[in-house]
Amino acid sequence: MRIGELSRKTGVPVPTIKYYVREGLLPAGELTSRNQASYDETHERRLRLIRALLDVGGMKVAEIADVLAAVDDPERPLHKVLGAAADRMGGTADGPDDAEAAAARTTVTDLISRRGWRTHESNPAATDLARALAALTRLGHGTFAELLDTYAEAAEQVARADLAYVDRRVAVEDMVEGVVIGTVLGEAVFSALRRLAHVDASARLYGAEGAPGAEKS
Amino acid sequence: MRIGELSRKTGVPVPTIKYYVREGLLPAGELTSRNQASYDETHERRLRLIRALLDVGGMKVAEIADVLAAVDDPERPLHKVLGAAADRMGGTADGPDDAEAAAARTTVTDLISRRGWRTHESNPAATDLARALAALTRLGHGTFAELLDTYAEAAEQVARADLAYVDRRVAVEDMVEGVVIGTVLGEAVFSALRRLAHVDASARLYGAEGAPGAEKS
DNA sequence: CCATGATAGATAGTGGGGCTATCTGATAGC
DNA sequence: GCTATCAGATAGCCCCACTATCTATCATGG
Repeated sequence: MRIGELSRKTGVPVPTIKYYVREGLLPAGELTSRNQASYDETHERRLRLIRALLDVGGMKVAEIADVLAAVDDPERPLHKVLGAAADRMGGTADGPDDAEAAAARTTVTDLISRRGWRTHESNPAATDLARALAALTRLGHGTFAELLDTYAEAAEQVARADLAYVDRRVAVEDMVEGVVIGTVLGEAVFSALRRLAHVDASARLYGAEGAPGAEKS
Repeated sequence: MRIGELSRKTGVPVPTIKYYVREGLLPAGELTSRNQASYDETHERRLRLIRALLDVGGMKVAEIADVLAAVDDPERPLHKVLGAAADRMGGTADGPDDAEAAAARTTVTDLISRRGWRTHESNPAATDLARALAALTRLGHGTFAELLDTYAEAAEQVARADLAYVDRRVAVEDMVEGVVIGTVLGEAVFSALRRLAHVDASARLYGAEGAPGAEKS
């Protein structure tokens, strides 16, 4: 198909498609002449993936380029893809390197060993976690750390389900992409579920229809 | 204290503090003369909250302004604050209104009634969830929906812990802010934990050889 | 009492990100 | 031939989170 049809099928404007090609998110169409190229279903699928990662996953174009480069790498070390997909969170800001930060790192190390997780504190996710905990402490919510084990248990539950899902995918080439989709879109799914569950829990705890608080006034 | 000291204590540049005041994130200092204003600990605390919401929570300045306006509202309907804090996810993009979108909305409605959640599908989170599920389906991962109940269970677990935490806060004025902090930073915490758990689950499933290198990069 | 430096407030500019518009040839397909 | 479309390249646009600059006004120490 030509670029116009690709655009119509996916709802992505032609100039935007060209932009994605320039940025390395989408392979160029196969040139059939100096000014004609043909695109196939792989382009269509890739384009949909890009939009999902952008719109639902909230990823940046440059991050998507990294992840897709990893996906397309024939060597495809699964953990590198996962890393590229996950590292997107890592705020570039390093924050202050104070007492709270040190305490938070210790908390993370303790958690990892307590749960017997086969990961290391050098994992970017561990850094992100420590940063979040440090921020919490600086805001006077250091006791939030008491919830860590509950959170960790829920995270394990979700991670087990994710991995089981990916594992049951037949084709390996689908698996790599499935990891990316599961990691990124799964986060959006869980985030929405958490917000829904908040409303429900709030309704149960405070009785009223999703409207607790305000009892004060 | 004067603005310079506030800046030094929080690490936020003076022009940035002025910018936050302009944008309504931070109340102006109390003028002691035409060109002097004094700031106190509430400003310091608010400034730290802003930076946490920005850097760790990934919120936009305008979103933070909405949330903080709700926090400062004496009427403080807690659910409105929560709404302001949660609605930040809702992509402005509405996406195609096709068969996948309709099916996804049905899936969400079913899930809500199946779990007996006291919320309504008009909740923005429900819309976000439907959008994520529709994107998954369009990517050929409609079966991901099989994980929904596992995800929902984990979300309930987390939500119960969150609410219990907030409820045990003594002062009500801290409670409202606590909800915001818990909702936004809690998401960052869970996200990091999920990524750590992914690495662990991956190591367990594929053996120490396949994935543990994931910590490297 | 004056010099120095910080400050309030206002306006303009900056750099990154994600497109979008326009232009130049060169085809495709009728 | 004639018109619509296309590849490729360049330039521009809008949003966002700051950041720089400028003026007038004080605070303070010598």
